[in-house]
Amino acid sequence: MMKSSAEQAAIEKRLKAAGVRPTAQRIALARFLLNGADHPTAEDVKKWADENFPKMSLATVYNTLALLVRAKLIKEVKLPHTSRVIYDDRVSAHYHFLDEKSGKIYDVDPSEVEVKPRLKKNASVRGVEVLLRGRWESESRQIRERRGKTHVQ
Amino acid sequence: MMKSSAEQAAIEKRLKAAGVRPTAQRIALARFLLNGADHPTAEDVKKWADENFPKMSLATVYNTLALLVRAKLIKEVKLPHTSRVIYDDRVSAHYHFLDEKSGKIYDVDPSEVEVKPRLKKNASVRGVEVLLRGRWESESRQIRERRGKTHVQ
DNA sequence: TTCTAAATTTAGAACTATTCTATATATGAT
DNA sequence: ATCATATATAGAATAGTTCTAAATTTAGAA
Ligand SMILES: [Mn+2]
Ligand SMILES: [Mn+2]
Ligand SMILES: [Zn+2]
Ligand SMILES: [Zn+2]
Repeated sequence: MMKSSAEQAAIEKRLKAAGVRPTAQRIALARFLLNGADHPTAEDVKKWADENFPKMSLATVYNTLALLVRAKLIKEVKLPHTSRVIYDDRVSAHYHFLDEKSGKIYDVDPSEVEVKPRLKKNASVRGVEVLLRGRWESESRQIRERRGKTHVQ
Repeated sequence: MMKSSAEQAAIEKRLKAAGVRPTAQRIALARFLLNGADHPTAEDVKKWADENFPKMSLATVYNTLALLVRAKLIKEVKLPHTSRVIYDDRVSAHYHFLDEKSGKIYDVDPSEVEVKPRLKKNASVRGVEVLLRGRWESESRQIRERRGKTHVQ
């Protein structure tokens, strides 16, 4: 586990390198977003701030998210199952998996899904977005059995 | 071209078959949505109604869209480039192509894009959504030339 | 034909997520 | 310390959609 102050220094360096002035609020949010948060919404980020950096305004949360997106330290992701934007510290192109039971989003490396457009139309494809839906964790044998038949003592 | 009254009768039949009572408003909207509209937003539908069925309320537009979705005569589609829902008269699974120049959405048959998930994780994939982005119409030679070099008389 | 109960339509209020505006505060170079 | 600029803040405004309560329309029943 990285020491908190060392982690803070590393975040400050990343912010500066990206041309973002490292204010107290930005450092706090960047620490959350870049180490630990997992596809949070703006509301998730505000909730974290309320618990860990009291008095931060919602405007600062949105301002900082937009700033970090512009600086390419995080990415905005819009998925069809919710109207909330989620923020992603993985900034390279990748796909997502939505676990329909838990609502959780998992990252999927592009190498894990072969996508080959063979369009009839002679169009130029400049990008592909893929969302997989299903169950991320396979159900355990126990749970499957419990669902499949009435339990007899 | 189908005669208007025959078309109306066909729409009424489809509504009844789907368990939807064919009121005047619903027939009008279904005609637009099922014959002619191309991935309209609720706003597009309201605009059409204002021109073709005056006095229809926005609530009726939304109520009817929700009803037709429940009846599986249309599908809701949420794409990442806009916060507006679009409505699709193609109800079977398919993909979409966003022309980034025009903003227009085109349907892509699943057979036109090979998608093979090979996840490391042992997850069960129950559905796949694909959005392709790019230029649907290839640029013409003329336009490419005009962009590529200064035009000399 | 009324009558009636249920379904539908309507106008506008409410709501959610986000962006904007105006003011206050903090920063850091001189 | 002063000043100019950047940042943070509270709350208003906005966009898209859903909800609420009242009015209208409808399909049968009488
Ligand atoms: Mn991370
Ligand atoms: Mn059509
Ligand atoms: Zn991701
Ligand atoms: Zn479509």
